[in-house]
Amino acid sequence: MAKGTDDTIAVRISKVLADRIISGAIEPGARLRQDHVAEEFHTSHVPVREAFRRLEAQGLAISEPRRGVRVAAFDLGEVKEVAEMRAALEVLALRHAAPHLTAAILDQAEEATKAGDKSRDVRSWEEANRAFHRLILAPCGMPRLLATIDDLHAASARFLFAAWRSEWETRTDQDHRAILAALRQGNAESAALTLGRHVQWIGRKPVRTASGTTREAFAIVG
Amino acid sequence: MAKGTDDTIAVRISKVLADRIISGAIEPGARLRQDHVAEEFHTSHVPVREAFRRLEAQGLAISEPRRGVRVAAFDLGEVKEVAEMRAALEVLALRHAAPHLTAAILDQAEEATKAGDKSRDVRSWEEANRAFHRLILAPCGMPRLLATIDDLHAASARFLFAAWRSEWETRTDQDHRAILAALRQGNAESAALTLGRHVQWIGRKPVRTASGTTREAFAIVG
DNA sequence: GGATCAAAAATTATAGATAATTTCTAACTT
DNA sequence: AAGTTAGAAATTATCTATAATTTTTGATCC
Repeated sequence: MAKGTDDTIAVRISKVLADRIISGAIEPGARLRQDHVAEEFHTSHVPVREAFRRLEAQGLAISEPRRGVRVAAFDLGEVKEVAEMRAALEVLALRHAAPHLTAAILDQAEEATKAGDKSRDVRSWEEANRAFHRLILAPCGMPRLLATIDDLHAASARFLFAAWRSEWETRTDQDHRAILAALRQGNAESAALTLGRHVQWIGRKPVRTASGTTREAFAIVG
Repeated sequence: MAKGTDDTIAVRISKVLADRIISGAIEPGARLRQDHVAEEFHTSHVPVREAFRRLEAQGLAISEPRRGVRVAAFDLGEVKEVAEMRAALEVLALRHAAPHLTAAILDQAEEATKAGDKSRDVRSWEEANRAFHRLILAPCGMPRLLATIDDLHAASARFLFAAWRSEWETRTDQDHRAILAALRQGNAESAALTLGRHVQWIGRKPVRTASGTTREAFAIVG
């Protein structure tokens, strides 16, 4: 995970905080207090404020004027929303990327899929999954589109980690293989349709809460 | 244009600067110098920096560490990219909004279309156009999607103003009327398809440059 | 005992000042 | 004359301090 040592302090802080929010280390709704963060990173609060603005732009935090910043909460509605946005935009990206996909790239994507199958924890599975999507979409050559998709991926990962916190079962990703097969045959349209369905598939499973009751947890698992 | 008097200073600054960038008052590639902006708004540079981060998130400015912030440049490729993203996302939004559209909303949208036809300058046409799109999309109830579409609209407006700077001819918007007619008949799918085409239609016209030569200018005119 | 209000503490937002980096200018060398 | 390099000016990034706002706490009143 590149630390980006030449980045500005604000960027470094925002990356660390983003990672914590995504992984669930900081709970949804929790307040982010600028002086505390500043103290932890041994800086003043000015770069911290800029880091907050960055998180806000990614949709990971929300700030109310004069009332501080909190980690963005989320419900089933937002999970669905992000899934549908990803589906729409990733399909668009894949349609543009398809003509530029080489055999080498597809091989790398297959490696990523295998790595996902082998992974024993959510975190490494998510990493492999994101690598797969990035590999097949990057050649579209549309930077703004890719940046937006990246932010949506971060949101997806958040939901995933929140749902699958402790327990995790390996699952082999049939969709990824179907997408790669279609792309290898030059059938971009079929690949795009499968990708759209794939991203919109929302996993749900019962989760035991602290109070002993069970509730349903949701996550985008594509 | 709501000034948002209860906003934070940073937000106020970012709104004014965004307006200038969109309208073309500040040229693409121009540097934004924080001390100058701070002086103009009679504040220190801390809120200015936060305003810059906000503009960056909207894609209106780009900042290089230790090298300051510049107004984002754009080329035909980016115009196309924004158009395609808008098409994909607005179609998605309309599909969700359609079941919640009332006759009253559609009437308001028709008013906006008429206002666009009557407008004598680009600026008021753009305002009417954005009102139309917002009216028919807002009922989708997907805040993140709507926020992203808003940012893309700002980018579209930028291209529009850059191309049509001085000259402008009124054009009656047949697409808007077709979309409204389909929605009134309950034919959401047809409306969505028309909207998708509508947004992707990129206007182009020859523009005389300062040096006397002519070049092609491009803009999203939906 | 619960609600209300006021003072105190904590926190956010802005201002002014300092250090570090980059860009600009211009002289100097080849 | 063109390119290079050193110094100066401008600009960015950060820190410390101050003002304004909100949340919390505690005491008072009903």
